[in-house]
Amino acid sequence: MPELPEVETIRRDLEKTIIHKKIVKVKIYLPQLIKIPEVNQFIIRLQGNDIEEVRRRGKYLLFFLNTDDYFVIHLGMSGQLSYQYQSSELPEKKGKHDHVFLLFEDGSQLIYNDVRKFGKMWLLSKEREMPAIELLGLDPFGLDFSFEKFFNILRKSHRNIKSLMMNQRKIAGIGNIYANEILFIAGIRPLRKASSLTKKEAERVFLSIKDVLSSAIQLRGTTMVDKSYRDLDGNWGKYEKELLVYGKRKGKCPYCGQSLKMIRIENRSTFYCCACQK
DNA sequence: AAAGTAACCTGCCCGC
DNA sequence: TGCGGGCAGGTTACTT
Repeated sequence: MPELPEVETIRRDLEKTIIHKKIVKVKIYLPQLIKIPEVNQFIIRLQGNDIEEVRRRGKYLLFFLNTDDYFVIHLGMSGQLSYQYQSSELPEKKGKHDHVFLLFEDGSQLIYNDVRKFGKMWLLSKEREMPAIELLGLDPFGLDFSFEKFFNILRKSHRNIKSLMMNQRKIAGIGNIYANEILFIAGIRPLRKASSLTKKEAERVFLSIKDVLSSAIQLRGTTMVDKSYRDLDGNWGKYEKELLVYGKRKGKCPYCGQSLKMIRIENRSTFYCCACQK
């Protein structure tokens, strides 16, 4: 589910709520979620420590502790974090898909909920970068995300532009919804070979990436009708109203009125207008 | 070696 | 009303 704008929205909210709070208790009901280290070690190294900083890399959230450790969450397709301000001592009111509870000193708690269980968590020493994160490509909001670098990535690629944009090793954070929207606004067909884009076309894609992602962050992400994405307070993102093509089966192009095409690229639904996208 | 497919999961929607 | 198939915002491992 969550792509860069949703993860960034959650990160910003976490920054306002859990920073400098001491974790007094950790409860894990789904051990398979924890990839590194063993569940018991994971709990022991979290309990009694403060979260000092929350960062984002691509779709990963990184929580830096006051110790030598940091922990990492990837929300997968359906992972959600929610923050409960007032709560009882023990997090015993467990919903069906609540898998992890972090109880803070002030009685508030952070709950990880995940219907499909594709999410993952790690706890690592700060000296060690997580392999999956090390392999990530440029972050669209990183200082090093320049047009020159972007254009070079396109030129070296042998793949279509949509697959390239969704390849986390090239550009980190773009998923299926935003890839569709970005290409529509840039006027580029998703199946165009990335290396075939002219400099002007690449510039349009580059600018659309920044535009679409920052507008989506502004509106706190996209919650589709299935309502699976929520922010820390349980509220929906409001970018769905802005979507121009994604999810619009039998829809019309908002620019020219022609029927939108729906194809599959790497088994993901892909929407575009064959008149407006070249 | 790139590209396709299956796997990991649950829930919802649709057609029969 | 029920059942089967397809689909969902992601990633990885395995197969062609």
